Amino acid sequence: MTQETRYITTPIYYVNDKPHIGHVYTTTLCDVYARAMRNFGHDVFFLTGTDEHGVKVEESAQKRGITPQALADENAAVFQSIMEMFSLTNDAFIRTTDPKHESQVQTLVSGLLASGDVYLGDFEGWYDSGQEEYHTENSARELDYKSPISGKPLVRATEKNYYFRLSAYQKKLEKLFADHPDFVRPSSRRNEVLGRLREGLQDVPISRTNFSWGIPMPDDPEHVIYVWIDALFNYITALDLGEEDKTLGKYWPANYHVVGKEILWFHAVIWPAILMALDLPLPKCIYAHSFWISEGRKMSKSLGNFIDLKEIDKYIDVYSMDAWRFYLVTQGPLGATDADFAAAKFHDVYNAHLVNTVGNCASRVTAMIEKYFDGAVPADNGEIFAETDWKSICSKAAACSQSAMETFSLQEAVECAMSIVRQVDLFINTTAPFKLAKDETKQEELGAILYQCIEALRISSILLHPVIPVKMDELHNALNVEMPKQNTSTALEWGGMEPGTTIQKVALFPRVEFATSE
RNA sequence: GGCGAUAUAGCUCAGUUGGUUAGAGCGUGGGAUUCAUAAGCCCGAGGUCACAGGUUCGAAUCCUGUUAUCGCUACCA
Repeated sequence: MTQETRYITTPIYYVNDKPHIGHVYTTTLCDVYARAMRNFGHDVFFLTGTDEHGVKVEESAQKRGITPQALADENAAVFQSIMEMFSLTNDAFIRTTDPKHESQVQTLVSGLLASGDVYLGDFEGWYDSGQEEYHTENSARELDYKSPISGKPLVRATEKNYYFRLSAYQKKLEKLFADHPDFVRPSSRRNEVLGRLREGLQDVPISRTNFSWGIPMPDDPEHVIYVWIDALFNYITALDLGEEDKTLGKYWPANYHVVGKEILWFHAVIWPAILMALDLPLPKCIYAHSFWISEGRKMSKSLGNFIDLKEIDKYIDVYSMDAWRFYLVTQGPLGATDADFAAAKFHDVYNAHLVNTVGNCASRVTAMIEKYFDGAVPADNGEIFAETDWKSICSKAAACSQSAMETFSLQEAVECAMSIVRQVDLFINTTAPFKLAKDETKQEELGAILYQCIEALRISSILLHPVIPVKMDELHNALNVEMPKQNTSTALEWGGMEPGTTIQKVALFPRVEFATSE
């Protein structure tokens, strides 16, 4: 049986931006998926990287008196360091200034020129000479045909641009959306795209002439390829689809392009059209998550309330890396609405789910085994107590968690795993092993109950591992078991815990004081 | 302005094709326990389902209007 592949991507991050919770969030979602898929035995490629061209980078570099490449190198390094900092397990990190990327983009665009999907045309718009930028008819009207910065009148101007023949793909895109209802998720985002699709598509310019920091158009270096087009290609140039040797091509098409809602249009409409033009398979799903807001307020430069790396560090210091990941994944804006990042909520979630549920359950079970069996895992006698058929419960939870992961329903996947832990708590209350411990004649029953508890806990820990890897490794250490390297399917089967194994009592998530001020 | 969506318990949200006392998690009040990180378990309180009409034997669920909030409206990532 050949191994199934899974390819997941984040957008590539613009080097002109400072990293913040949004970047970390998107990448963490992908990381959880990638880890889970590896656990389920798939051959995974998880891609992230940086978008380094464009007028903004050129300008910022100029201001600092350095070359755009130097600026890009510097900031790409910052983004790259995030991957290590947050234990993000990306398989590659692509940069749009990689010569390999640049040459492939030119090859691919040449192909589009040859097929007629890209052509040289006239661009006409309202030009703001002060800002050196164009406004569309609509936006110019809203601005009353005056520059928003200088107040000077906008002038009608034309310039030559290369266009992508997007309009030719209207029908094909409509069919794509009709045939694959899950192409864009969540569904409310899909509706937005459909709404705009109904308004009709126009060809889009894909080149610029007013700056030079970009990939030159093939045979026409006056024009640079517009950053967006350049950036979208990263998903396939990272797999060498524009090269002769396409070994990595086995990962294409992507299972998920995870993006923020602001860049959905490019991914849901322009990108598939380009791929159609290149005669390449389309990604399975564009998943557009929403935004984080901070303490109930939109994050903005003017408010200065971005959750930046410094702020994130504070949470990790106090609550641990896993607590951070858990909060992002379970409370984040995976759906259509924005989610609030609030200190008090973070604290509550940490207590309710990690301290009181996962941590406490692991603690009470390991404590009893230590106390009643000197830390040696007792044997199961196969008996079913309190009508709790653990073998069936765990296999159902594992199946539920796995299928939720496959469909990128991360919160549901976590809930499935957590349900095991909750049932262990309930089971302990119902069977009261601590009472049996006082009865010499009930030792076998006591042992069986505790075996079932620790074994259920072990299975849940494998399912939770993609989200809280550090703490689950810590638990595995205490349980003297190992996280399977590749495929967890065997490890998820009931009975993996060897009776007689020496284990230790654990306190995974320490209770912490809630600090109101920062 | 145009297109689209949402308004349900203190908070975050579920409520399938209209049908008996509207649900979950968190928070909150009470209780029985003690293995455990004052955690876990049980019980309870709490909603005129935005507002006003309409259709129907019957509407949170369908229709109309009002109000509020939000998203999209394509060349800044």
